Amino acid sequence: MKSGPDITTIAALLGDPARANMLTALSAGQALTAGELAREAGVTAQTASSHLGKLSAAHLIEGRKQGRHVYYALSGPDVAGVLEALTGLAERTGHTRVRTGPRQPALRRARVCYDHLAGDLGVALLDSLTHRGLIVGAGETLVLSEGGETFMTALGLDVAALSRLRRPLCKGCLDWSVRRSHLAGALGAALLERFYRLGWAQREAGSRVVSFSPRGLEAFREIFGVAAEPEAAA
Amino acid sequence: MKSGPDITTIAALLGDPARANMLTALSAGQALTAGELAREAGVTAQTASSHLGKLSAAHLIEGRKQGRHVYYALSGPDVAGVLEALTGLAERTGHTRVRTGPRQPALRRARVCYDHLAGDLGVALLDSLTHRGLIVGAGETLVLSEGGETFMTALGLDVAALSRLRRPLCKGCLDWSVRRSHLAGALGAALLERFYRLGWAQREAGSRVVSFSPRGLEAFREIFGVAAEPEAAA
DNA sequence: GCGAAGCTTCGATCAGGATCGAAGCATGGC
DNA sequence: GCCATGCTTCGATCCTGATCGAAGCTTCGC
Repeated sequence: MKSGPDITTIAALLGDPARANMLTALSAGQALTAGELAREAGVTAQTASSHLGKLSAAHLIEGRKQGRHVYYALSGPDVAGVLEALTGLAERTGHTRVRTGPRQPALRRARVCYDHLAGDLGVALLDSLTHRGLIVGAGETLVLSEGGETFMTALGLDVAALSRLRRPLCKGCLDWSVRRSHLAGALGAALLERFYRLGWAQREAGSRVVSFSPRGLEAFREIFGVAAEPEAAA
Repeated sequence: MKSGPDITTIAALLGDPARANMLTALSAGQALTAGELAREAGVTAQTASSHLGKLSAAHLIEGRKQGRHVYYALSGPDVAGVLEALTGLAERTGHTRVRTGPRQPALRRARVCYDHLAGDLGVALLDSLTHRGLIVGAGETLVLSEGGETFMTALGLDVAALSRLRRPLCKGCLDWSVRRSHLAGALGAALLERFYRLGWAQREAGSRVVSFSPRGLEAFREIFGVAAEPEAAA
C-alpha cells in the first residue's frame, strides 16, 4: 500500500508485555543476561529466548555471548528514546497500570528485582546506607566501606564469602518506580535473603511483591531509618 | 506485572497495519471521516469501525459527529510525535516496506508533521534559526530569543498571541527522514500556515507532501539561507 | 571427563483478536 | 414518510503468536 519505514513490526514487538518489560529493563543502560531478562519479564527461559530472538532479528537489541551467558543490550539510545516517548504518551492518555490491580501499590512499595529488594523500601535502604557512609558511590558503581562491612557482619552476613563470588558485591540498579538506584549485586541479594530468614518479609506467591510483616517493617525502619524518606521528589 | 505508564496497550494498537495506516493518515493534521480512514487502511467499514473504537477508547484519537459523518483526528501532536520517532527507529533498523513510491523523494523534501513543516526544508529552517541565534536550545526544548521575536513579527506572526496558547511556543520534533530536529509547537504551526498564506507552498491532496512553488522556494531560501546546509552531519 | 548451569530449538496447545457478512441505528435528501 | 448513505453492533470464522514441556547444545566447575 504505502512505502517508507514500516512502524508496525516494531510497534507490534513493543506491544507484548514480556518484550516491553525486557526492553524497559534494558533501557537502564546496562546489559542483562537472557536469564535475568526472563525473570524481569516473568516468563520462562524458552519464552524469553523466543522474544529475544525476535527483538534481535529486528535489530532492536544486540546479544553478546560471554561464556555461558548471553548479554543483551539495546542496539542504540534511540530505542530507549522511543520507549520514553511512548511512556509519555501513555501517561497523558491515562494508560497507567496502577489502577488495574490492588497489588500495584504493594509492588511500588517493595518487590524483588531479580533477587534483591526494589521499590520504595529498596531505594530507602540504599539511601540509608549511603547516607551513613556504609556504602560509597553513586549510580551503578558502589563500594562497601569498612564501616559497612562491620555493619553487614553484625547483621549476620558473611561479607568475605560474598566477595569471593564472581558476581559484583555491590551494584546500583535503577528502580523503575522510584527512578533512583537501589542496591543490587551479591550484597543486595544476601540482604533480601537475610530479611526472609529473619521472618521480616516473604515473597507473595506468583508475584514480585515482597510483603513485610508488621514486626519486620518495624525492625527494618529501626535499622535503616526509612522514615527519613517521605514524598520528596517531584 | 509492573506499574507505571503502560506502553504495551498503545504499542499494540500501533502494531496493527490497519490502525497504523489510519494514524499515519491522521498525522497529516486534518480530520478524516471513518469511511475515508477505512479506505486509507484498506479494510471494510465494519473493521475500520472496530479499530476506530479501540483507538478512541485509548484516547489516541477523538471523533466528532457531524451530520451522518464522523470526523476523527489525533488527540494531540504528541501522537504524531510518537509516530515520527517510531518511523525513525524503523528506518535505522531497516524496516522499510519493499515497494517504494514515486512520491518518496518529495516526502523527504517537505511534508507536514501534524501541523508543522518536516523533512529537509523543515530541518533546514530550524538550523537556520538556531544558527542565527533566533532560536536557542537543542533537542526538544527550544526558546525563541528576543531577536527571534522581532524576526517572527517581521514575518507577520503575532508572537504574543501564540505565546498565550496552551501549547508550547517552540518545541523540537525529531525528523525521521533527516534524523535531526525540526521546529514544532505553536510557532512551527504558525510558520507553516504563514507559508501557505504567502502562496509559497501548498498541501498536495491526499498526501503529506508540501510542495513549494518555484517563487516560494526562492523566497524561502533567501530568508532562511537553506543552501548553507549541505550534507554535514555524520 | 562428568555433572550442572545457561541458553536455544522443537512441538503442541491455546487464547486473543483481526476480519468480514448481515443486521441494526442514526441522519439527510426528496 | 420513504429510501439511500454512513457508521456501528453482533456473530462466526480463522489465523497469528504467546506460552511452556521436553530435548539438544555449549560452557563452566571440579
